Amino acid sequence: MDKIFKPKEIENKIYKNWEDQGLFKPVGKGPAFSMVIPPPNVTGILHMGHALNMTLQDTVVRYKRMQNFNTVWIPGTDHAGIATQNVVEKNLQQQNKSRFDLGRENFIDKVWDWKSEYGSRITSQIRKLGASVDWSKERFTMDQGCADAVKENFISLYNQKLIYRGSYIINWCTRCRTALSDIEVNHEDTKGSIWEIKYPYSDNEQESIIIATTRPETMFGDTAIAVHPDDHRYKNLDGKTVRIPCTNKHIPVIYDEHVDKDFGTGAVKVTPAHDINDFEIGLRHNLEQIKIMDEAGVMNNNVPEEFRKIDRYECRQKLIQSLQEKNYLLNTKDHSLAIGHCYRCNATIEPYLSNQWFVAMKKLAGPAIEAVKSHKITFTPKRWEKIYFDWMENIRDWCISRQIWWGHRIPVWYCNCSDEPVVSKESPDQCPKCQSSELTQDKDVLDTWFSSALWPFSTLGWPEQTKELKTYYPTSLLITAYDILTFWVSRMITIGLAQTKEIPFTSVYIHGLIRDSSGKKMSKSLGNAMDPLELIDEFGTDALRFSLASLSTMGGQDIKFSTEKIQACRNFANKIWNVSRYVLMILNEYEGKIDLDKVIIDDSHSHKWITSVFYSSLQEINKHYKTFNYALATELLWDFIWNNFCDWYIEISKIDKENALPVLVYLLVNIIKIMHPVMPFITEEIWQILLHSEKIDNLKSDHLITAQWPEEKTEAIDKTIEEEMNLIISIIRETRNLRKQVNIAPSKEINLILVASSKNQLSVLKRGKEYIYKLAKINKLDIMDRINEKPKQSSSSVLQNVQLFIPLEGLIDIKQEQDRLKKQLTKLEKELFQLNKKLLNQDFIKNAPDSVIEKNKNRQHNLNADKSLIEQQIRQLS
RNA sequence: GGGCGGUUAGCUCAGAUGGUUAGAGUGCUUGCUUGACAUGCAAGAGGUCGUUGGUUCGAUUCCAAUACCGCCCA
Repeated sequence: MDKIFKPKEIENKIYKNWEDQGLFKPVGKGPAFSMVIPPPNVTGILHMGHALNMTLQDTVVRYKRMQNFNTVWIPGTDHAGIATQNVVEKNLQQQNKSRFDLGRENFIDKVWDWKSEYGSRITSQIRKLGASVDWSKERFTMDQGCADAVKENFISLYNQKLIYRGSYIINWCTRCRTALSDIEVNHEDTKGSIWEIKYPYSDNEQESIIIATTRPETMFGDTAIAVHPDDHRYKNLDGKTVRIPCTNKHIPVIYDEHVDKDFGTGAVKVTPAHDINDFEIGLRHNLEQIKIMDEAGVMNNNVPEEFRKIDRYECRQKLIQSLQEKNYLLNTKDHSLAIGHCYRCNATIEPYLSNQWFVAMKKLAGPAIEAVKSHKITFTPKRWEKIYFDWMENIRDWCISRQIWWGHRIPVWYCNCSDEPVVSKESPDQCPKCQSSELTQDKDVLDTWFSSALWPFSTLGWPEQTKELKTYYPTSLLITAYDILTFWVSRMITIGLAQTKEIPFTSVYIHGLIRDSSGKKMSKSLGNAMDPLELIDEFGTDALRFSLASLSTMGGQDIKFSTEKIQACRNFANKIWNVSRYVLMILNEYEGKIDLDKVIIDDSHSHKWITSVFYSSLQEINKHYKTFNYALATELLWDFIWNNFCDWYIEISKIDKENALPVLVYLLVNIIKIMHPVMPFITEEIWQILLHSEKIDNLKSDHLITAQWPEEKTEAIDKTIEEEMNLIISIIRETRNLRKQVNIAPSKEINLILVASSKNQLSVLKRGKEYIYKLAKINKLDIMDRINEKPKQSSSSVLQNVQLFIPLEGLIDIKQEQDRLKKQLTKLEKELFQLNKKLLNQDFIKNAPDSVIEKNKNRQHNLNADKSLIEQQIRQLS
């Protein structure tokens, strides 16, 4: 074994072996445990978010697999409609071509080419993370099975009248040229203006009504001016009309209660085809809907000639100038407003009137809310339930049609004979009404999330009632980041319940996002993105995984990541490597064999102690895994392995290696077992080395990945022994501290006198004698329960009522010793003062639980004893 | 405007159904080739737990208000 652990040399080999041996397939005989991965974009690349998400999932999956669950974790990728189409379009652009030059079919072929070229990139990157997904079950949201599921879902919802087509205001991205659902729009507060514009009365051009607007360029689509019925400024305008400035068009003034009296002048223009609120006013008042721009945001023929064929923002500038020149513009005020941007390309969104397909979410939301309310589905952390309820209770219909080409084409055909669409899984030969064969399919494709919503069951074969579906559905757990709670989680629950009549998963764990070390979101444009593959290359996958897991705290906060963190974890991996190397070295010198089934933890204090700490830790680790508390689980692993096993037990074991060896091996085996879920590679590598050592019997599994998780052993936990050992450790520490204070070289052996305060303490110290000799570098150690003649010149201290003396004739600086002891005394007195006060308080004695009172009394007693011993020592010095 | 989260050691963060000597990693100081590990070992310094009130025998922990930071929704 190398002195330094070199992850690069083993990771690929080990992963390939696991995969080749079929070890990611369900092998456990116990109850089912199933998960699906949140499918990444098929042509995307791995980022830190994936690394975190996959680490957390894989840790659970490996943990469950080692506990003999019938474990399956299904991988796959998402076709990511708009994103993928954008990438391919950009690529075409470099050849000065657009998708329209190619035509629909050729373009889609190009995207498939792109997918086959880059589709395996992300999956090979997932392999680098060590994810133990069952690749034999890998799915893609556009493969045959998923496509069937999508059609089935669409048709079934359509037949239940839960999918409908209608002309509504939707969010339109003029760059992607498609509709977007509400959550695909990011709102950004932006500084804009309010323009106050005069609309002259038709019957009296000298007078006008002044409206306030943030979007003057839409005025050519105005079909009314609206005021609040209670607004005293605008009484008696019934039946009046006004003229739209710069045109000869006249529009009525209407009263509507939804007008905000306090906005601007209290009078607003109504543009039903270009604003969501105006659209609704328009419906209430039967107003005409006039579109004034095309799909690219360019002004169309419904505007005066001079404003045609220019972009809407250019039109705005031009119009304002014109209004000003013609004296229609009264005022311009600064105003900040939220402007929508496309979540994919960040272009400004237009509210736009168009024919789209919708899912009637309100009708579906009920059971989805109920499933979480009744805790059939649990969210961790719980606070996300609130966000979920808020979203679901105010749900709006989901616009699912997208005017792009890459995706699941809507399974709907139209015939000239009627407006009624023909909805069908297969392409129909003829119109069921007029038998015409002239049918045209709907041009649009479905929102990508429409297929992702089916992921937990489409991957298991739905709508077929497969064996997999029966065994693994509902899935056990979903792990995802909070940013797709509404996009994905809520829709899986809604559609899952609608289609399978069952919840898609019983538990959802929601984690945070990875940010850079200063808390900024990682992004390519900011240049602060970290590449997980580079980190793996430099530090190893195990270190990356451990660092991400240890940063995943209960609250699911966002994680500030930095290389210092992963470096510490790399060091930890190296520590595990080296302690294994050490144990193996001792093992190789050993003549016999270690049978793991026959390791007996003998009465030796250290053996009992370290075993007890191991099983205490195991208990806690199990508890934390159950509650998804990765940070605490990894902290315990670190603490046990490094601070207890390596720093203390290994050092103690050097006193009597022969006797300690079985315990060393036994614990090493268990350590790499409990480390495996978080650090799968290094632990499997060590397992393989142990397996081939031929000095160990009964490892029982050819691979650690499928080895058995250690059973909890409460009978091995002995809190008394743990306390006794802690006393000895404290004595050793204090001795080292004293040595350092008086500048004794670490290599120099010293004499030490320990005076116990009780018979019991005496025997504890005597049992730990060898450890103190060895670890505190003692030449002569005297342990007694009373001392008649104290060494005249010595460095001394008191610890848990034990007195320590290091005789150092001629080497003591009396003043310095006194100062140190006095400082210790002051600290004691301070604490004692508080304690005394507390124990004299009758209310405390009356109200506090007995255990607390007793604890405080004990402490008081011990501190008093320490105090008088220190006072004695100070007196002896003078 | 509505909602959520955060504020604890220089930095990054844990933590407790209210009673602990408030922890870890990292950084810092000092000293070390100790039969694995300098990606290491040993010792140490470092905190009035954002502010103000309230509840309580007791609050860093619960409640309220407030300030600042971040996110989501409209």
